[in-house]
Order: sequence, then C-alpha cells, then structure tokens
Amino acid sequence: MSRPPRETAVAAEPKPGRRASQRPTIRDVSRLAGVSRMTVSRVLSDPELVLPTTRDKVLKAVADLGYVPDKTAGSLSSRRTGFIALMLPTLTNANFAAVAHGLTEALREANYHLLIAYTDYDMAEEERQLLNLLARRPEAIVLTGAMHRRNASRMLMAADVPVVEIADLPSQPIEHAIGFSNYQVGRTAARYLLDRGFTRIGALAASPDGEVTDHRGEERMRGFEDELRLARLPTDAVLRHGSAPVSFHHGATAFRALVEAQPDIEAIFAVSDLSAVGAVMEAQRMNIRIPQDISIMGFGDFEIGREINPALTTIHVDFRALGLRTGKMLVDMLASDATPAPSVVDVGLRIVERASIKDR
Amino acid sequence: MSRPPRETAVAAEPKPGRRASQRPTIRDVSRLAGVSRMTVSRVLSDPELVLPTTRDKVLKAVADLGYVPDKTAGSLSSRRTGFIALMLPTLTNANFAAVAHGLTEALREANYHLLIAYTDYDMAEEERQLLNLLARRPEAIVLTGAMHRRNASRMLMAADVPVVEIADLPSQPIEHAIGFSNYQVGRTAARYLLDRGFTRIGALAASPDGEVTDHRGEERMRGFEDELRLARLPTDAVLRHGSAPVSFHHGATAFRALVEAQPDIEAIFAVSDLSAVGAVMEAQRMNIRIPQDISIMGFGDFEIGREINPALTTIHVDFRALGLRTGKMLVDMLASDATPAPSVVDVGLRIVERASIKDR
DNA sequence: GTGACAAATGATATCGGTCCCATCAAAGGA
DNA sequence: TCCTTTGATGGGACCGATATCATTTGTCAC
Repeated sequence: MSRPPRETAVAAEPKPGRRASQRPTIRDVSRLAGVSRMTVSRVLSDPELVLPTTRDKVLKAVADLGYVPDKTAGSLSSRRTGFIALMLPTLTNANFAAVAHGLTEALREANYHLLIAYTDYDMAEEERQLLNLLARRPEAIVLTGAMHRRNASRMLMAADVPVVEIADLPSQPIEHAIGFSNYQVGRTAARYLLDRGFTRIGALAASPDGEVTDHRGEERMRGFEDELRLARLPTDAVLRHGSAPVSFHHGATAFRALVEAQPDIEAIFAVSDLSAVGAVMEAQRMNIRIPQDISIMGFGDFEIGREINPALTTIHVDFRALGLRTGKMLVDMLASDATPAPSVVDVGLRIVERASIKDR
Repeated sequence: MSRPPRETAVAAEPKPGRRASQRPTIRDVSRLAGVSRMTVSRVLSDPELVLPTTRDKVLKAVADLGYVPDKTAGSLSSRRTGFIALMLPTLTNANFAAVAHGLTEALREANYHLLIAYTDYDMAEEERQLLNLLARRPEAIVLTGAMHRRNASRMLMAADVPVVEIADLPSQPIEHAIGFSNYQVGRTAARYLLDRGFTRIGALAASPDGEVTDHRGEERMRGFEDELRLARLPTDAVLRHGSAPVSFHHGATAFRALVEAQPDIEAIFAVSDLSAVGAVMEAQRMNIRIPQDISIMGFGDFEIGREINPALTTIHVDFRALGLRTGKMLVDMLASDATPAPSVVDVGLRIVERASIKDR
C-alpha cells in the first residue's frame, strides 16, 4: 500500500503547538545569523562581549527580520521588568503631569518605563489599581499622596518593592518619601496673610464630605486653620464648597458664595491655583477689584496664574524637579542593589509674590 | 569514609537555581491549598470552572500568602499582555490627558492597562518610544497625530498589531483612524470669521521651523490660510511666532507682536485656546477691549476659556469622548478576533460661541 | 449495572527570553 | 612544552504563568 503522494520540498511546517505567531523570535534571528540564541541576546544587551564580525552578522539578521525583542519574555527570565509604577490622583492636573514628565525624563536613560495608574481621588480605586500595578512586577512604585487604605499599605509592605511617596510628607512613611508638607503650605499661606496685616481672612476649598476627597488639599486647609487659630482669628470664613477636585469653575462659584456670606472679607487663600484663578475671574465679573478690594493667593503656581490680571501670588513647588529627583533616586537605588535606609526628603516650598495681594 | 552528618529535618531547601525571590508563586498557593497549579489559575481567571469548596480553599491560600499573580509570566504564556499602547505628544496638555482618561475608562472593565509614552513633539523620540512600546507586545497601539517617520510607519506595519490613529484624520491611515480634520478646524475658523464680516483677519501660531513641530497645529493653520485665500483675503497677518508647543505666554507675546505689526487687525484665530487665553490677558494689559476692538477665537475648548472675561469663543472637540470611543472600539475588536476592515471615523467639531467675538 | 457524557481536576509542554556553566581556541607565563 | 588564563560562544535549565489534552469522578438513561 503506497503512501499518498505528498508535496515534496514542503517548507518545514511549524509545529502545531500553540497558534503560531508571525513575529520573529530570537531563535529565528539566531538561525539566520548562524549563531546561538545567547549570542543574539548578548549582541542586543551587551555588545562588547561579542566579536565585531559576529555582531554585524547578528545585527544584519535583526534588521532583515525586523526583529523586536519581547520584553515580556526577557522580564520573566531576568526578573527585571524595567517598569516603575506611578500612582496619581489624576492626569488632568498640570502639576501631576509635570511629576510624570520629570520621572520619565530621569528614567529614560536608564531605560525604565513608567507604568501609570490613576485613582480619580478614589481610595477604593487606588487599591484596585495597586493590585494591577503590582501584578506587573514593577521594580519600584511611586505613590502620590500619603493617604492609603490599610489594605493598600499592607499590600505594599508585602510586595517587597521599593516604595516612594511623593508630593506629601506622610507622618508614617511606608519607606521613602520625597515631597513637601501640605500642612505647612496651609500654615505658610496663613502666616503670609497675617504678616501683611489682614484680619478678615478666608479660604476656598472643596468639601471633604463629597464622594471623593482630596486629602492633600484637606491637609492644606488644616494647616491654614491652625495658623489662624494660633493668631486667635476666627476660621468661619474658611469655605468648603462643592466637591473635589477643584477647578476654575469651583473657584468662581465658591468665591461668589464666600463674598456674599462674608462681605467684609479682606484676603483669601485658595486650596489650588485653579480655584484662585476662577475666583479672580469671578471678581472681575462682580467688579470687585483684586487686590484693592480683596487679596487672593493660591497654591501650585500653575502657568495661567502668571498670565492673569493681576498675576496671582501663589505658593510654588517644583513638581517637575520632584519627579526628576525621585527618578534619579530610584535609578541609583536600583543600580546598587543595596537597600538604602528609608529616607524622607522635604523639597520645600516658596512663595511667589505677584500682584494679587494688596500691599499695606 | 562516612558522609559528614547533616541536619535532619531541614525544611526543603530551595534549590539554589537562580537567586530566589521571596514572593509566593502559583506553585506555593497550589501546595498550600492541596490542588494543582492549574486549579489555582482557574480560580483566579475563571472561577465558574471550579467547585465552590475547592475555590474557597484556593482563595484562602491566596489570601494567607498574599499572593499576587505575575502578569508578566501570564502574558508570556497566554500571549496576551493586556496592554494597550498610547503615544502622545505630551501629558501636560489637558486635551491629551483627557484622551488618556477616556481610553482608560473604556479599557478598565475589559481589564486592559494603558501603556503611555510621549514624544514631546519630537519625531526621533517617537521612533524610539515606538520600539519601547512594541517590545512590550501591546495588543493594540494608539497614536496621536498623523505624522510619522517612514521608519515608524514601517515598524508599525510589520508589528502585526492593530493601529488606531486619533485626534487627526490622516490622508493615508495606517489602519484605523478616529478623529477630526485639523485642516477643517482651520477652515471652519476662517469661515466663521469671514461670515461675520471681518476682513482684517489674523492668526497666532508657532513657527514650524523650531526644534519641534506641532504638525496638527500646522494643519490648522494651513486650512485657515487656504480659506482666507479662497476669500481673496491676504494671509499676511497669520503670525508664526515662537516655537511649539504653544502656551499662555506664547499667546500673550504673539498677540502683542501681531497687534504692533498690524494695528488695524479685527479678528484673530489662535491655534490653541492656550494662545487665545494668553492673548486675551495681554489685551487686558494693553487696554485693548475684547471683542469691541479685536475679536479672538481659539481651538480646543479648554476649561479656562469658559471662565475668562470675556468667555472665549472656540472650536470644541470632545477629546474624552474620543478616547472613550477608541477604547470601546478596541475592546470590541480584541474580543472578536476577526480583523475588521480599516475604518476612518470623523467625530467632527463644533463651534462654541461665547463672548470673545464681536457681533456685527 | 453499564455505557455515554459532562464536570472537575491534573500532568505536561510551552511562551521567548536570560542565567549559569561548560567548552574550546588563542594568548601568555614558567 | 605544558599549564593557566582570558575571551568568545554554546547548551540547557529556568523564570511563572496558561493551553491543551488526559484522567478521574459523578450523573443519568436505559
């Protein structure tokens, strides 16, 4: 019984193992170049180790095939994913975006890639996102804001991953922290207004009872109120209005509400430049002169504050530098596999005096 | 010769293979629960397949160990990374951030994670970032802006990954496109001003010769100039000033330069609301009344435009919806493994009439 | 009771790289 | 000359999951 005739010279059929992908692997490159897989791997990760002749053969094969190494496989094998995780409240805030930019820049040359997640100021979401991030096995994790659920903290301790908390100075840091004290921001703002002789002082913030809470903003308000109280001034003009996160519109409506409730108000600190700018715009519409009638200061030094009329006095924190610094620290830390002692760095803050506070 | 005595009852020493990590693996869970690894895997990915009793045993073991599955390993095995790559010019632009938000939201329930890279408007960087992204084996890749280097396009074609270009309508889409025509934005803006009877019409944009180029902004200007020319109007008041990307400050300085060069200017289109708002602020400082003396319109409908005085007339594109829509399309596409025909969707644009254009 | 079929679980190969160690050739030293 | 050292390359195990198929157990009809 003769076997049914088969085409001769069939190309070696791919084994029907799993569904075959078209993408070339390191094995294809090695075959084409006539070297072992290890040699290909070396050419791509540490070319010095390979003879120039061999290297060129390999690089040609790589180019011919359009080979792009699979970092998923590489990560699994080397136990280094090259990911740094970053958790933010939101991306739609220029200062948080600046943190991400600074981080990216610092990580770029060391060839780490940022893995961004954001919580929309929702703690439950933070916990979920944290799991997602951890599952990707980042080599370090950067958190914004110092308020975490118990569970989240536990997960982090267990994960055996360097943790850096930024943009705040937690009273009980998980490990490293690079930031500034939001509480001090509030106190500094109040002090600044007190030093200028204002006595009817108010503030614009979000209500902490909303669906979401901006804990960092709340800290600023706490500091602000404390400083007022120390000066034996009332805090009844500290307005919690609307829900977090604040916005230009928030500032506008809150300003109107505050002025209507407290017509004799002299100076206002807004929890964010966003609110402060909105307040200035509303003041224009209400024919209230800034700073002659009311002085306003904000926090965050957003670009728009420099451009409005009058330019906004604010408290500046260099968020991009914060990101850069954090990135540099991580790169150093991950390069030397020593585990440095937990550190807390205060990058400080700076009042930027512009024209929205009355000279007196 | 007797063997040296050894401790009895040593806990099974971990084989000294590679440096051992402390993190529990699926194997640890399976041992603790007394089931196979496969059963653990099923409990975590498709619990319906497992008997409730077994499931509970496994979940308890998972909780006791604090086990977090390693998606790197899972991705390699299943050939599904759960990553969607997103390439943006920058994160520090509210509209691009909104795209990222919309995308994230649409992808969340299908459990995809966004992998963000950005180029800072630099084409060489785009190419580098593209390689980084591709190496992570995303299941789809979303690009912003339709201008790519030859090489980048080739890499994408070869990568065998669904590609969606957004926020523009490329003349030669790589595959799918969801966006709007920046050229039409420019024409629409010019038409709007022409219809209102303005004849001395100018524009504020960045110089295309700088280190970085905003091709999407350039397209808007091209459309704007074309429409002016069709109306037989000069384009000499279309000012290219400073370098991309534009900012509030750019708008302020460009406005001053334009007004000084063309004192009789009646109406101005700014390539972005950022410039337009900066221009309005500079006008206030110059005691030029908007819109009585000069009318201004922008593009992008940024939040600040709603709040300034006068409120800014602008061209609105719903970037968040754009992201959402893209995400939904991808989720559908990846769920059915059919390869849909390349599609191009124009989400259109809308003029938002506010107070910065003079009624005449 | 028995066979057919479904449900639950397990064994093993595999994904695509890198780690570790072995091998071999060439160079240098005694 | 022979041994040691160094440099270049290769072989095979392994990273930690999942895909696939096999096996076991349970259910139901006849």
